[in-house]
Amino acid sequence: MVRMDDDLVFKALADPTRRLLLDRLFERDGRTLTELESQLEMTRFGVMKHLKVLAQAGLVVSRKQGREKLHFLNPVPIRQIHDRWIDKYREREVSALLDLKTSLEDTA
Amino acid sequence: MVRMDDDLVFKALADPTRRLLLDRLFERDGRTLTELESQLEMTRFGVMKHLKVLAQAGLVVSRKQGREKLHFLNPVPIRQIHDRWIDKYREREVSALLDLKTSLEDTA
DNA sequence: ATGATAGGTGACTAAAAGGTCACATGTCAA
DNA sequence: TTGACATGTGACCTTTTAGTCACCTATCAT
Repeated sequence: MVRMDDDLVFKALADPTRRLLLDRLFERDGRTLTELESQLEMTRFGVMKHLKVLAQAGLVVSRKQGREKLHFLNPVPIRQIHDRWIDKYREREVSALLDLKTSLEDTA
Repeated sequence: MVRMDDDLVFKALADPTRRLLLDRLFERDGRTLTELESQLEMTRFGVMKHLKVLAQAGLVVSRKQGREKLHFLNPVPIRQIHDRWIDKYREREVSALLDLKTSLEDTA
């Protein structure tokens, strides 16, 4: 299997601000730069740089609309990370283990 | 859901050498530092540092045996990354899309 | 015991990444 | 058309990280 830009994806995910941006887009897609900036303790320029990194990694796709630019989350690279180190045989047990852990935390 | 060390995990995955170490351990567990070092263009100290980062992230677990130390891959944090940005509803389509992509690449 | 082997620590240097700013372009609304 | 708004670029500084080395401890085999 070809893994063309895996380095860009992992580097992109390494920064907490960028992960937070992905979280915001996971909640709701199609946000603008200004909207994302308003929720971060950072200047517009910092957020813009982060969005660029995410876009080059393929984790975020953008579309221009008038003077605004809307940003969308692309989950495909995330799934590829998963498939790299979790084979289909072990997927069941790992997933089950995490479900159990989550339910324990919820009841606690 | 509590995500205690997610930053350590993502930072650990950001380096290509560390991902290569995970690949080697994914192929076969229980390797020693010396064995891992012999396959990398790097001094023992560099590899040791990388293993330490992976261990602190919980991606690698180690066990001492005599004067050797055996290293094992722990896939659980990987699965947690997956679950953060891929909900169970979208998992089917993303997974199917990637399976299709893989089969196309194989026949090409 | 002693030489060889496996692993560990702290200090150091060079490269990469995060963040800000001055400045600039394109778009909207009155 | 003109002022406000949304986004974009390049240079710059600071912090973090990757990698190496001198030096050290623990274990094995003879």
